[in-house]
Amino acid sequence: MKDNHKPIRPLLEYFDRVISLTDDEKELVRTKFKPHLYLKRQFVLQHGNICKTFNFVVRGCLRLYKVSSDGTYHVLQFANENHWILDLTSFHKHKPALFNIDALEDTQVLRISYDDLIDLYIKAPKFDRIFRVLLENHFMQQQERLAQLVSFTAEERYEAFLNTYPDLQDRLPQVQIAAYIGVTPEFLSRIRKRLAENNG
Amino acid sequence: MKDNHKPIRPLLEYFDRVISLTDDEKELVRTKFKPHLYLKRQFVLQHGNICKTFNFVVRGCLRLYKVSSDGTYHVLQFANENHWILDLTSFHKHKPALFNIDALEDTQVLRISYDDLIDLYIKAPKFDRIFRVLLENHFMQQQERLAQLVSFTAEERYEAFLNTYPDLQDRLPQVQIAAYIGVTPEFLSRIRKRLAENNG
DNA sequence: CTGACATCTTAAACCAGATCAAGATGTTTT
DNA sequence: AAAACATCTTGATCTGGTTTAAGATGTCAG
Repeated sequence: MKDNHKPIRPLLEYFDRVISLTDDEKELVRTKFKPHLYLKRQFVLQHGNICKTFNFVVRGCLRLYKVSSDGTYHVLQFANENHWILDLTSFHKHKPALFNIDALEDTQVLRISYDDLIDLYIKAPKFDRIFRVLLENHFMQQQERLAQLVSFTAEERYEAFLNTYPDLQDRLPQVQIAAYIGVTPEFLSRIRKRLAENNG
Repeated sequence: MKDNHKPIRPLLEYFDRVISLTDDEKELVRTKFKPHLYLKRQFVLQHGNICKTFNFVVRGCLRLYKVSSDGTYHVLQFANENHWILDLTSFHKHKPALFNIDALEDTQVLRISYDDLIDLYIKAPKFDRIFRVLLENHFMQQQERLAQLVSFTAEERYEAFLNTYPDLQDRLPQVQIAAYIGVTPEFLSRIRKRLAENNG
């Protein structure tokens, strides 16, 4: 048997860190969030489909990315342990997603459907506040990334990536990191060489 | 007397479009949100200070921007009529702001302080939901912008600006638009020339 | 009316990062 | 263990956009 027994615990701890939950609220979380295992390279969401779940990563790593008209792709966000990932626009407006989400490693997630989330808000309004705080945090991270994208050089963006995702440096192939900082893998290779020379 | 009598109305209408408010809740909004007029070029927030208010633009236009180490600046967001603007990270974490906000025109805003907003959430939990929805919308817009920044050419980003802010094309000098799409004013001049030639 | 300053355009030289191409090393499949 | 494929590096050439500089036009305070 896989080690997906009690994958709910990290999520309860995550919520508890925002506002402590009652036993009833914990039980509600247990019934509403369903565990699911995605294998490496498997899609969580494919561009053009509706994003049906709000996903919490328990173990592994997912990426949210966009494929441009010229075939190049750009990673907007990684989500490893204890992070959330979804196409929020598609999820809330029930519109076809502009983005893809897939697994870079075998990944255990806890996911909640739109209807269950709305029901959760109704049954326990505390989750309105929890998800408000969650969205605030998500927004802040994204605003920082936006600021970095417009004002940093490629080298600075690589260093920012190392700060934001210290765990992922050794877990991801550099083509993924390049797609995140917005350069070609060839150029990232040069950046790394330059940094190694300056620090060695 | 200036026409800032009853500037509260657009805000009440904005909230009402999310969830309809009771008379008590409307009264609460009236007491918590304070009108304020910023003159053109006046700062709403200066980098290094704490962002103390959550701001709703009734009339006029503000911009949120970052000054880089090399002195160049980059506009992350404009806010004209019926839009929100603040440095969310500074506001929520009480940390020095990374961004500046200032007025591109004389601008009438309605603003609420951090303490008043927290009090509003306590007195009327409906605002937890309203601000959750508001943050969702803000987040979606920003995610779209992020996707455009990484995957569009300068020309495409200019066209996206025209779609996002149809009103602002004629209200803003092109140096502001250039700082938003992430090019020099000189290059924007060429883009416009190229577009005019292809459509004329 | 005039000087000072902002706004926009055009051109020439330049640069960060892309593209194309090739080879080296590692990993998976059969 | 070979074949097939992914990953990373390095070099040569090219390009989208910057920089610097200059001039044209507009606008506003005194």
